[in-house]
Amino acid sequence: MIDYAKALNEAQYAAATCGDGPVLVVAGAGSGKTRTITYRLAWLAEQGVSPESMLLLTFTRKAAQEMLHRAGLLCDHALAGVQGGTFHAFAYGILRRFRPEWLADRPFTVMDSADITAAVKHCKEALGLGKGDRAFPKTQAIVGLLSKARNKELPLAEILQREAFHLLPYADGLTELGRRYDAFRRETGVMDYDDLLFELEALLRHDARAAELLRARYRHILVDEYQDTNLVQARIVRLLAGPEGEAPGNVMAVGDEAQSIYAFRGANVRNILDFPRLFPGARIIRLEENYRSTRPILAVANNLLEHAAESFRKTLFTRREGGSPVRLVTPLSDKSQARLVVERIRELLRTHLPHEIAVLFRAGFHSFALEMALNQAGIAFRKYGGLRYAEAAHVKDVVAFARLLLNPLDMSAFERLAALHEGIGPKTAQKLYEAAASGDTARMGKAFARHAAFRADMEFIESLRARPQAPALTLAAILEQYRPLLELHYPEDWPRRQQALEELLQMAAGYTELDLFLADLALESPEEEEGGEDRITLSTIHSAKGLEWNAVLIIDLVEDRFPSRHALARPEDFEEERRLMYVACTRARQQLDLYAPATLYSRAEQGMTHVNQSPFVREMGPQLAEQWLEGFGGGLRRRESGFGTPAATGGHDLPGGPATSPRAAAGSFRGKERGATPALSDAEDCQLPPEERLSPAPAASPAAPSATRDVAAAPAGGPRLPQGYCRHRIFGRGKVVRQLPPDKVQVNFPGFGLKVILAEYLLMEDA
DNA sequence: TGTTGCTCCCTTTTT
DNA sequence: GGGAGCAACA
Repeated sequence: MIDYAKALNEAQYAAATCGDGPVLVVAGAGSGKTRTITYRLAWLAEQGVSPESMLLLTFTRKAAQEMLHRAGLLCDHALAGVQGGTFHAFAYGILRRFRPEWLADRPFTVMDSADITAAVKHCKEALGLGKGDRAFPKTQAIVGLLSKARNKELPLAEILQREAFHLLPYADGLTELGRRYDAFRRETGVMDYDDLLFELEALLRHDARAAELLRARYRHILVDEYQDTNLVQARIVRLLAGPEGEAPGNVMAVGDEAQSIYAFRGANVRNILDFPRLFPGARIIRLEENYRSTRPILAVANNLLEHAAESFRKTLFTRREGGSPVRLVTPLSDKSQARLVVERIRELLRTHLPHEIAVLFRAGFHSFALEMALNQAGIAFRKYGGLRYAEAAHVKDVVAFARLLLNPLDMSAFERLAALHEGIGPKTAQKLYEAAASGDTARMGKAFARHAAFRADMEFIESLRARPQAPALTLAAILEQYRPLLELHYPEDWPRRQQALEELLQMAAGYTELDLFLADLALESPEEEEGGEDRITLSTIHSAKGLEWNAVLIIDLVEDRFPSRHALARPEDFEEERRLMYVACTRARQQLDLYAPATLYSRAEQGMTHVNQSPFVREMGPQLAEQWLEGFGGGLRRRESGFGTPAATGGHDLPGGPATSPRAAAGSFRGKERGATPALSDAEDCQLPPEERLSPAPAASPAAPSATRDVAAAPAGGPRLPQGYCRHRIFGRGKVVRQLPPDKVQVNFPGFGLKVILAEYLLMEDA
């Protein structure tokens, strides 16, 4: 028997051992939410509840497995049989068994984001929308708007009104397009992510027999991350818990409104606030003590919420003493940020295991520079978020074979395969599809006559369909058939891709049904198992939800990146970014490092562009974090607190302003180390000789081995200038236009024109 | 008419 | 690493 009272605090104990009826657990970050759910499962099992009647809806399958695993260890009962996973995956499983009527006997497949884009594009072209109109929204933008309208359950016009005012003139066309896309999915037997949820709701509402069966089966429903459910998800939970109008059964919802970060896809914080209304008689239990993070980390997190527009009246507290300070690091550029992060990770690896370290960022592509640096340094990592395995082109090709096998009407799969063959473009692919879908063999024969290779592929698929076998074997056969196409399309790196494809076989090994495997691949990309322990983690913050690490490094904390520039227009979007930052900080147990590079490489500007710190960093008082600046030599030096923080100066400006302090003047100016530099007047605009116009210059030219010299900083007042240079003071902010190896940059100062200056002379601090 | 190759652009977050 | 738009070719 487990001593629940001893293992849990009072609130946790109340939640884990509460009796029947609906319960809302409001659980602050790091307050032992997972622990509570784990003990809840064990407690239920101890009470004689059979695992099959427990349903654990979480944000990822991984989270569900983790909780089941831990609960299994606790109670010694194998909790095998507990259903767990995302709403979408759960919905798919149910819909496989209780199929919607409109499908009749046809098979159905789940679309991934690329399929959705392709389908919407197809519909757009079919309707002749936006032809020659450059202002017409791009397909991907349309996909986002359509999905948002469905998720928020609002008319498209209203979404446009709120979020894309400039597209209002297209409201009718886009609404029409939405209807066409709805019809398209039914015609071709596919469902998108939103369909899974709405079809499940429809089933629970309209199929009394199925609803009864499901309610009888799932007597205890636990929903994690409830703040990130949308309206239809909340209704699904409600319907599973019992018919509307009757007292709801056993539902435990766990969430934290301060961690709501999915409003963009229709998640509704109101679900938490409305829980007692939707589930009459609900009890509310609050978990407020933080067990995860040290005080300095909590201070930063609490500070974020204090500045929130809508106060959450939430302050995390901990009884833990001490803890090393949060560090705020200012690298000179995003490139040197990557280098500094690698160095820092090396340092952390001396005291932490790789899997206890994570680097978090706002968007998938923000980690590209870091990924390269880690590869060079030989540090293994795994990345979550951004482009996923199943979205790689070669994986999608192979999956298209399998999908066509299951569903001959799957148009995006068909057209994808067709277009792999030479001489088949979008138009021909479409004609071939129509011929194939018509079922008219004579028409097909004619259409395929000139495309023998593609025809062979189709016949191959038919032969596979004729003799069903284990998914892994089917995929192995497809891989073989696909091999020539792979080599044709990726001559430069097909071996790498081939290897990645072989992983697909490993993943499929445990499955007995091909459609289930494909759905899982689209809905929650399966983990590759091995090697997880000796890799550090790179993750988008969204994908880091619910996880924690000893040391967390957050990079690219600069304006336009974090908060995302898309979030600046509307206050509620900005607030979501703030909660995102809150989530990121509260992932850390012992060490939190914040990185805010002073410049970013920008292709549009053809060089390094100066950027301001993220407002989330600026609003932090200097006492909350130790400040570290990258010097010219690449090392870090400490900025004493009390010194003007970037918040006070409004960010780092380029040269201008008064001469600097003696302390700054003692900074490590090292321009003279590199020998004589040609005389250069900075008073006039410089005409660049043609051979110097190689923009953008690689940072790591032999003469400038350190990436930190991209844009180095030097105090304007102190050090002696190299011979031949004269000082020229320019007020205001400049933009680095291009680098001129080895040590100069071209800077555009509004009102002063282009200047070529020594890279070291970009003033970063004390402006 | 349709395919292919080129350039410019941009690149949020997820199921 | 694409998507979209444009121009050249079959």
